[in-house]
Amino acid sequence: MKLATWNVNSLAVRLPQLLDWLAANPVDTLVIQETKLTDDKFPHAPIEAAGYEVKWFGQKTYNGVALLARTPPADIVRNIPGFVDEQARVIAASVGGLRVIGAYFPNGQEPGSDKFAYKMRWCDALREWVKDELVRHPELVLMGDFNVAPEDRDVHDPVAWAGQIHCTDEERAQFRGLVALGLVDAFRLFEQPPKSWSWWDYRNLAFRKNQGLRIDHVLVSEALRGRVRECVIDKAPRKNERPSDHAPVIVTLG
DNA sequence: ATGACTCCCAGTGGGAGA
Repeated sequence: MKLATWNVNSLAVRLPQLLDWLAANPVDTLVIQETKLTDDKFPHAPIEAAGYEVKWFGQKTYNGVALLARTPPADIVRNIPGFVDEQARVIAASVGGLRVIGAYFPNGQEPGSDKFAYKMRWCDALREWVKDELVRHPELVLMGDFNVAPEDRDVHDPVAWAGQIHCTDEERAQFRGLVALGLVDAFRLFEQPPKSWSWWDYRNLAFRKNQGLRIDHVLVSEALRGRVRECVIDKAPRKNERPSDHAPVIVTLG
């Protein structure tokens, strides 16, 4: 069984690439972020025609998430229960015996800003909710665009990025707080190529120079640790014409 | 170098992303 996450940076622009990618990578479940579409504009028909059931939760211009699954997703949750939020950032469902949570963490913009404070509140609320979800659903996968580079080895230039957004102590502590609930960074269960990133800036030829960050993650619950066979970042779509700035991350469970 | 690119909504510029 394969699950994946991909920040598509506008589904309106990236839909053809998404369909191509699914044809080449027929994963069982995919969560996407930054659809940037209101719900009435979500292109469910071509996704369904590709063999997926899809649940979506969007808004105008920013954010927006969706969950695609080959088997019917059940018990859908949109955003963090009990956390009042104008922004569409979370979609969760039970698929194939797993609880799957797709999340688009706030960017945070700059340490000390209002947006950074929102990121911290949002992460606190997510953690409290995931803690409860793990009680109800021990076999759980939390994946998405975390907007956090957990360690210096997840940053192409740790000196330049020190203390910058995605790399602050506070954000890394939030990541560790999620892990402390009983989650495992699936990517780090395996030996990986050095300089593995999931995002490259559009500017400055960053992809060609492989200057990026690993900020898209798949966390699996401890109950699933023994089933994880592989976790890879698929750089191929980043080589497309008009690519998303993020690459998909794929996890294989036995 | 407080940049660089891309997307969006707007409307011939500016915010946001990361």
